[in-house]
Amino acid sequence: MSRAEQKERTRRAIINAAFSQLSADKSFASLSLREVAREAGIAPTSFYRHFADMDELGLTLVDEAGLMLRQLMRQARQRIEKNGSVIRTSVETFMEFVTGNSNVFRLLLRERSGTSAAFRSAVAREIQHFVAELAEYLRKETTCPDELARAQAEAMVTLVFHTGADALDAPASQYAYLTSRTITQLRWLAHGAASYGRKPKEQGPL
Amino acid sequence: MSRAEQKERTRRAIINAAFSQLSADKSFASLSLREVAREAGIAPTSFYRHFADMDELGLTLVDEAGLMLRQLMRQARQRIEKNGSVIRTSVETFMEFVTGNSNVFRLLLRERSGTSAAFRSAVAREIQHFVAELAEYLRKETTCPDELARAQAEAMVTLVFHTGADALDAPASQYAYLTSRTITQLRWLAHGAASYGRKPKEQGPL
DNA sequence: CCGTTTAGCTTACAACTGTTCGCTCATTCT
DNA sequence: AGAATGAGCGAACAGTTGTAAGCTAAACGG
Repeated sequence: MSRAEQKERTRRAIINAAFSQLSADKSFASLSLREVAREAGIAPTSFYRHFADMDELGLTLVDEAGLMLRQLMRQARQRIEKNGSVIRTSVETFMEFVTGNSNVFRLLLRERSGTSAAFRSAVAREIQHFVAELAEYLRKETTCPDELARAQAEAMVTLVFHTGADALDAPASQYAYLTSRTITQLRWLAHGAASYGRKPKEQGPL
Repeated sequence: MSRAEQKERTRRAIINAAFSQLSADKSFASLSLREVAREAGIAPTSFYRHFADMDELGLTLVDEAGLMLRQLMRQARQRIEKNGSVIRTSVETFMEFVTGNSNVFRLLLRERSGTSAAFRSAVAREIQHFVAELAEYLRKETTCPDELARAQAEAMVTLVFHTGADALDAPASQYAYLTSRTITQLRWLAHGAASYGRKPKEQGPL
């Protein structure tokens, strides 16, 4: 086996070990270099042949997680073309991602407000992809001015993302409810932005 | 000094030490019993005279943070009565809380998706107070049916809460923008729910 | 084919961590 | 006054952590 090939192989072993140790009760911050190395089948010190420190590993994990998110978006687009309902399809696709890759989603969720500024901005960047893409769609499909399209997209992504977080702790029987509730909330946003967007002045008690 | 009084005093010293060590780069999980004890001015072993372990301390901190949140709600209500605009006043009050007690807010934000199920549900409970109170207000002020009022309140709290999270990493110059954007988003929700709530069927590409 | 490169190893160290045990001594209770 | 309680302490233990130094051996480049 080629040398570079073997190196890449144990690099992947490290990454996979790290992902597999993430769970509901174990965040990236609570991983230890030694434990990861153990599961990857290498000596602790060999870790340094691949990453300068745990932070570098963490940023790699965030990048990979972001990659999965983008694949998800592509998949959602395909389903939308067949299905028609943008909101319903998007929310359902996202919920499937959350429940099917809960550890990956947890990584993004936690590091978004974690203790490393580098991690936080890396996650924020990945989420911005979502927002930008959705905002562009809204600009095309509606008559929304640019700035409002972005604000609307931000709100939608925030709602979907954090309903996903709720789903992590909810029993599976709640998924359907959470999904349909989120769909309703996004429709409210879309509807409100469409009819209210051009007169954002205060009126009434709200 | 009375014995009970002295005990309460060092208990507070522990709690204060813990709060003061929380920061952008230090989460509760990364606090150490010994460091907290050091700052509180007691021996590490004396910690156990007040808390069974760090988790018990953590739950206490979450409770105190929840208390501050409720005081905040009370304060917001008073300001609303004078000011009139519910949404604007609520958002502004909350943003003041976030920027003025950022470590307290960070605790709630992080433990909401942290590694301890007990912490997660403790934080979730505190947030539910917000939601329940807002939902009741919506039921009174609007013609919304109960279930929709709750969904609307959940969406609003989620948006405000996580815009607060964004504010933590944003420069102070962005606060005004974040505040007004959130106000707009909440108005969209209110408006959309009011006019769209009674016919939640799919229509159009959204 | 021989010298260089390098992934991976073993050993070792210093710095923490949480927690147990037994003691002191001021406050409290009887 | 005398006994009991309990907050606080120091020493010690067993476990973990990250990381440095130096070696081996296999793949590589000339």
